[in-house]
Order: sequence, then structure tokens, then C-alpha cells
Amino acid sequence: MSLKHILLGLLRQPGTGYDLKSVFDERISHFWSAEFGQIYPTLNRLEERGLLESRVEPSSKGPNRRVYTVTGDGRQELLRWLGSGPAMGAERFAYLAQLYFMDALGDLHETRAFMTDLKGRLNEWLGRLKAIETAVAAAHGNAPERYSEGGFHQFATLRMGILSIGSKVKWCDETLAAIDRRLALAAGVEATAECRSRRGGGPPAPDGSGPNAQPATPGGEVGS
Amino acid sequence: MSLKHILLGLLRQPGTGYDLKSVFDERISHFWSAEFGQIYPTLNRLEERGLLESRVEPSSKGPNRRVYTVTGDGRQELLRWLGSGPAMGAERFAYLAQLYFMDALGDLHETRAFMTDLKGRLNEWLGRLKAIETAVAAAHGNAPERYSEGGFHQFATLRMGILSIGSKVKWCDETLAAIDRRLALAAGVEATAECRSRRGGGPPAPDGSGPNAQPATPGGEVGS
DNA sequence: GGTTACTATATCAATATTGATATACCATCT
DNA sequence: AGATGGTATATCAATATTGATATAGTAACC
Repeated sequence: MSLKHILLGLLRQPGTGYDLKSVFDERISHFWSAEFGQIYPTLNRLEERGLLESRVEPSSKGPNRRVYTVTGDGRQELLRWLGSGPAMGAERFAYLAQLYFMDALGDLHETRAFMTDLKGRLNEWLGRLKAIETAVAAAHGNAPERYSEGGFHQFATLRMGILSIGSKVKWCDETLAAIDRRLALAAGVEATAECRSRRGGGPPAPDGSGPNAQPATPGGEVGS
Repeated sequence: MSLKHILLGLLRQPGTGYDLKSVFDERISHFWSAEFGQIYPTLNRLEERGLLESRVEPSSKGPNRRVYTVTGDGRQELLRWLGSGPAMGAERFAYLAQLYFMDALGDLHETRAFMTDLKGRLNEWLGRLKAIETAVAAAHGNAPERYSEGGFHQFATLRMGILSIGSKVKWCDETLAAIDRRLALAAGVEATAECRSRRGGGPPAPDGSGPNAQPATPGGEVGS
């Protein structure tokens, strides 16, 4: 997929597999990540194919470093990829899959807790990205159109992370509000039912019809 | 990762591998996708482990259908996953990786064309999701708190897709505007330089210093 | 001197994922 | 009758990805 091209791009500046791992974790985690177990074999394959070359250097802090650099062929392959139009891979959100099926838990309070947890994690992430944005603005000013070519492009990707995750936090708020309206609705239905059964002299509502009872309007399935 | 749990969730209603492929393509593509080559082997593995069971049924339209259903164990595993907290897998955006390295093309007009292309694709995608939202509202009303339990959860995931992709379209606009400011800045610098060289009697600016020249303020790298 | 932590390289099994391909059955159109 | 297209099942090679593990050198700390 794209990992090999990302390595070609990053290795315009020479670096070891270890260096690259830090770059993934610290600089580009908002759009890609990779583990050692994937980085090293990919570097090997790219060198075999002549897109990268490496030299061994002594390290001041540990064993020898194998420093990789992109070759002419590698740079050409990078340019080909960059010119091939936006690569629209499918987006994958495991937490949305969980939410999609969460009606199976049969308790909207579980969904509420899930969304609160999710909002916290997203907010934390957003905070990290905004801190980077602040640091960049402090270092280079808040007019990105005046950044270096590389800085401008990198800043643009950071902005997408901030806007995109920001929109997800807003979505959490919207969803939590809808959950609360839904819970209030269910509580109202329950209260009405209890009131009725008391007035009618019948037995109290069984435990199964708590706040998780179906709302007054049944509705239907999405997308069917 | 999550595919096996998604299959367990989807197979609360019995279906074949072929059915599931349509569900991925038509209903949940905003948060997950899968190909036949992944669906069938995963169904096999889940049946081997007793999380799914299958029966063969004659089809009205083709060869026999192998219809899978989740078992008690499978449902239990689904519930365990749903209760284990938000699964925060890394987000991956190949097109952001392209943008990140696109300074290598050395022509901001390339970036501009890329962003325009990207915006068009995202807008198209957004339109598809909004159309589903409209259809849902027409069928079940525009008060999601009154949908069925399943419908409510499904609608929530659809909303995230809409808000998230909407924010990306806005980001495209923001970025295109910044690109245009940057291009205007470069054009201004070039004009000034040409004016100076004409007044000084020197030779005209060489071809290399076109609209792609470095801006007046050099700036620096992001995240260093 | 021993422990801990960090830098660095690497491998492994398991699973995930893509994209292509092969096989059929059945219905409809030509 | 033959071609086309949709339904259905399945396999393959290649690559991607995760998560765990093994090894080793160096430095700082106790």
C-alpha cells in the first residue's frame, strides 16, 4: 500500500529504522503508523529493489547504525506516486463498528459511557495536535503561506488532523445529547406506564422495562 | 483486528459471504470495508472456532447458499468486544501522506490540482452519505432519539461520517485558500525581482525562479 | 558491581488485506 | 442457441500489520 512510499519520502533525509519509528510515532501519527516489525522488512525489500541504499555507521550510543537513503530510482518512484492523484483508501474506525452494534448490549447507558470515554480520548488526541500547531506558530509565525515548501505541506496535514478530530469531538457531543433525549423519552414512557398501572391497580412494571425499553415510536432500521 | 467482530455483529441476522460483501459496500463503507478474499476465510475460521454456524440452502438465483449465523459463543464474544471500551486503531490516510511529501514535486500548482481533485472526491462521498441521511429521515423522521435501538446506533455512525468528511471538505477549502495566498505571494516576489533587474539593467530572472520560488520569508520545518 | 533505561537491529507467528482469478448456476436478452 | 450479467463460492500470491520476542552496546544511576 503506502508504507513503502512513505519510507521513500521520509528517507529523503537519511535515517535508520529506529529513527523512522520515532518519526511515525511523533510526527505523522495523525495519518500513518508503523511498527518495527513492518519497517525493517520493508526497508530490506526497498533496498533489494534499488529504491533505497544503506551504509553502516558507528553509533555514539549503541550498536552500529544502518543508515538508509533514497536512491534516484526511489525518488522517481516517490514522484510517480505523488503524481498519481489522491490515494483514497477506505477509512477504518473500529470504534464506529462497536457503536454500530452496541444496541446488542441492550442498555443505552452503556452507549453513553462508551461515547464519554471516546470523547475523552479524542479530546486528548486533539490537544496533542493543537499543541504542535501552537509550537509551529510560535516558531514560524501564524501565516502558513510563508512557511518553507516542506513546512507548508506538513502543516496542511496537521490542520486536517485538527479539523477532522475536532469534528469528531463535536459529533460525540451531538450524539451524547441525542442519547440523553432518548433516555429522557424512555424515562417519560416508563413513568407514564407506572402511573397507568398504579391507577389501574395492576402490578408494578417488571424490571425488564427500565430505561432501556423501546421508545414510544418504534422507528425502523437504517439503510434498509 | 475488528473484522471478525464485525462479522459476528452482522450475522445476528443470517447471511452468506456474498450478502456480507454487499453490506460492507452499501451500508458500512464509511467505517469499514472488506473483500471476498478476506470475508470467506474469516467466516471459515469463525465457524471452526464455534463462533459461527452455517447451513446450506438452495438458492433461487444460483448455486447453493451457505448461510452463516452467530452462535451463543459468538454473541458472547461480540458482547465482550463491545464492552471492552473504544478500540482506537491508528487512522490511515494515504492522501495525507502524499500531501506531506508533495513539496518534492517542486510546484505548488501540482498541490493545488491535487487538493481540488481530493475535494471533489470527498464532496462526492459526502453527497452519498447525506443522501442516505435524507432517506432515513424520510422513512423514520428527523428525531433520531425516536428510532429503534438498532436504528439509533446505526444513525449515529452515519452522522460521524457526515461530520468528519464535511470537516475534510472545509479543510480542502482552507488549504486551497492558503495555497492561493502563497502563490500570490510568490508571484509578487517574482514581479518585484523582475522589476528590480529591469531597473538595474541586469538580465531577466532565470526560468527556475517562476511561481515556485521560495517565499520571501524562508520559514522552517514543522515538528522539529 | 548490578540494575535500569535507552538505542539499535532483527525475527517470528498469526492474522489482515488487496487484487486477481476460477468455477458454476440461472435468467434474460439477442 | 449463444452471449451477457448477476448470484454465489472459493482460492492464490503478495503484501501489510500486529504484537511478542531475542540480542547487544552504552550510559546513568544506585
